[in-house]
Parts: sequence; structure tokens; C-alpha cells
Amino acid sequence: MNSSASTKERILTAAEALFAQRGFEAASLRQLTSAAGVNLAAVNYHFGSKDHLVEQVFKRRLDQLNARRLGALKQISTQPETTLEDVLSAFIRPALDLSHDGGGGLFMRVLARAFAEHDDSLRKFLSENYGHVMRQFTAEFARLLPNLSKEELYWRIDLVTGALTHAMSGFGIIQRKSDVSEVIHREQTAEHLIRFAAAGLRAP
Amino acid sequence: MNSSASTKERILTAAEALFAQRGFEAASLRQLTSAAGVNLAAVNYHFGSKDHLVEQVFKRRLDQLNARRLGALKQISTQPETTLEDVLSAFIRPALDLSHDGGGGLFMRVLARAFAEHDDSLRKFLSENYGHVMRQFTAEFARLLPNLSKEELYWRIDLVTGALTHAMSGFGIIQRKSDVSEVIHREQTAEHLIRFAAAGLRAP
DNA sequence: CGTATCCTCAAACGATCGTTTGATTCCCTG
DNA sequence: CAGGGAATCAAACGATCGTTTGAGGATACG
Repeated sequence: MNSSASTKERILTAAEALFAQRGFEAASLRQLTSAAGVNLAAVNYHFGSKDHLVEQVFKRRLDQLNARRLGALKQISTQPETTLEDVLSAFIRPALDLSHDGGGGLFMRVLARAFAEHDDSLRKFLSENYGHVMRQFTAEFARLLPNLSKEELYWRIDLVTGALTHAMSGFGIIQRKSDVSEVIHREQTAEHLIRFAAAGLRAP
Repeated sequence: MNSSASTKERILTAAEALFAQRGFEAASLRQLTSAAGVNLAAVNYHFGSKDHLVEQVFKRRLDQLNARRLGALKQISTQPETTLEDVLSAFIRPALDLSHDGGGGLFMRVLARAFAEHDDSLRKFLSENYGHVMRQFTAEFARLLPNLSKEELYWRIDLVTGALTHAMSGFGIIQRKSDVSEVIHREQTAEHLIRFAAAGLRAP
């Protein structure tokens, strides 16, 4: 094992944190490499360009998130009866977990930023690395909500996504109180989200 | 009337569009002033700095949005019976209208960006210029949803805001079809949002 | 030992950024 | 008409950006 993998990982980790904190444009390679403890030129050497680095930051976490979501969905599909809450849990909890696990605590804020940046190439990238997961969940939602038209279903899933993104990226007014542990706060967040989203999806 | 008002307005309008399209950091004053047809130095002359310009862009539209929302809320408060859907309509429709009226069509995307930027001074500014409206709506929601604890209510309003922001800023998969007029699409968006949010707020 | 390959490093490149300057033009007022 | 503050303008300032360069270090294999 050479040390390049370590350097790449250090860059990815520092990039994720800095992108989340400052945004893609504002985060400079000099801040980034300084925080990672690597040379400035290392980014262009290992990733080719800053843009490619951004993509890799996304890819690393999106692959995690997708795998966990699909794993959770597969898990509940073995049950005799699946509820809407189960599917929502498989959709929501991996995302919430990701925002606290594996050093990738700030990824969801990065993701929310990416949505807001509204960059076409980035949207295309997200669509390519995200679409198949959404399709599987959409199919499951459709099965559990047979009364909804396809258009109505798309709308509601979209709104659920918005609520989820908003809650996870820490935009909202709700902040964790100091006397509540992170694990408990995450669990409360998941419960609020699932309850709200389930009711919204079931709306008459 | 001197021409400075016109210049300021031209800058504000161009800034709103450019901020929405490219973000606060990426939008340069040179692009901005070029699009507005004014001199580069005009921004610093009339606004002091780029940061102050950002604040003014927000203030101009937030004042509009706040006035319309409070006006709509006051309107329905005169009715003998107020429904949850009425209050949600007063909250949602002015925002949707703003994203198509008065040349400020891109403001909500700017607002979503501002949330994502996560800048503390900007958050403070938003809180100062936005908080009193949210408090009024929160009080009305609390009246109509007496079974909810205060914490639960805050959570759900937060999630409604997330869904609204997401839908309005055009992140989602739902795009207006070419055979649907903008007015109709806006109305459909409002109906979907209100139905979804009302059910979510009423969740058991 | 020699050499080939991968990696790291300090330094510099050109471009672009927000801001400032000082001169010039415009327009109102006395 | 003359004077003066407000507004506009081209130009330049220093800073910072992403990227490139070329030399040097580290490691593995003949």
C-alpha cells in the first residue's frame, strides 16, 4: 500500500467538511489542502481538477447511502406485511445515520447545497447515481398507495424529499438540545419525519 | 427623480437573477453590472459592498412576501371559520405567486440558496426579517391544532417549510409540462402542497 | 547500484475577484 | 449663468483563485 490512498482519503474527508461548511465555490483548494495536511498540487494530481474532486466527494457518500437504503428496503421486503412507515424508515434512517457516521457528518448539507447550486452537470450526475434507488422506492410507494395517480405520487414523494432534505441539513429551527444525546435526537428526528411523511403521503 | 433609483433598481433586478442562477459567490460584480448595463463601481457606490447588495436583494422580496402573507392571514381571520387549509393557503400561495410576479421570478431559488449557504449573518438577517411572520402563522397553526405539543408543532411546521422550499425552488422532479400554462401549474402546485401539508400537520 | 515509477513539494502562472481611486459628466439650485 | 454635490466612468489595486511546472524524494525491481 502506497501513501497515495491515504492522501486521497485525507483530501476527500477534508473536502467534504469544507464543502459543507463553505460551499463548493467558496471552499478553496488552499484551505482544503491545508486542512488535509497535503500539498496544494495533490488535488490536481490525484483528482485532475477541483470539479472532479467534487464529484468524487459525492460519489463516495452516495454509494454508501444508496447501498444502505436498498439494503433496508430489501430487508423489509422479506416481511409478510410491509407498512408505509417501514418503507419511509428505509428511506429516511440511512440518510440520517449517514449524517452522523463514518466521518461523513456533513454530507447531507453538501447534498442540500448541491440541490441549491442547481448546476446541470451536477444534477445529471446525481440523477445517474441516484435514479435507480428512487425508482425502487417509488415502486414500493406505488404498491402501498394504489389509490394515488402516478402524478400525485411523484408530487408527494418530491415533497417528502424536500422535508427530509430540509430537516437533515440542519436548516430548520429545530436544534438538538444539549441535554439530548445525538443518537436520541436522530431517533426523534426520524420519528417526526416518518409520522409527518406517512400522513402526507396518505392524504385524501 | 434622479437616475440613481433606476440604477439601483437595475442592479437589484440583475443581481436577483444572477444570484439565483449562479449563486452568491459565483456571481461576480462584473457579470452583474454588465447585465444591468451599469458601471462596475456602481455597486459599491450605491450599496457599499457586495454583501450589502445581497442583503438588499433579500429585503426587497422578503418585504413583499411578508406583506402578502400577513395580508392573506388577516383576510382569512375575518371569516367565521378558519380551516387549516386556509392558513396553509395564506402561507403558501404568496410564496408561489412571488416566484412568478414582479420580475422576481427567481427569488425563491435565491432563498433556497441562502438556506443552503448556511451563513450565520444571513441567517440572522433572515430571522430578523422573517421571524415575526413565522410567529403569527405558528400561533394560528397552534390554535387549529390544539392537540399538538409545542415541540411537535415546531417540527411539523419546519417540515412543511422544507417541502415548500423544495417545491418552489424547482429542485424536484416535477417540471411544468409545455401544454400546461404557468398559472395552472402554479395552482396545481399549491393544491398539492396544501393537501400534503395539511395531512402531515394533522398526523396522529 | 541504476533506473523507472509514483508521489510530493515550493514556486510560479494567468485569470478573476471585490474594492478603491480620481477624473469627468450630469443635474439641481441659488 | 455659475457653482456644487451626486452619479458615472475607465483604470488600477492587492488579493486570491485553480492550475501547471519542474525539481526532488521515496520505493520497488532488475
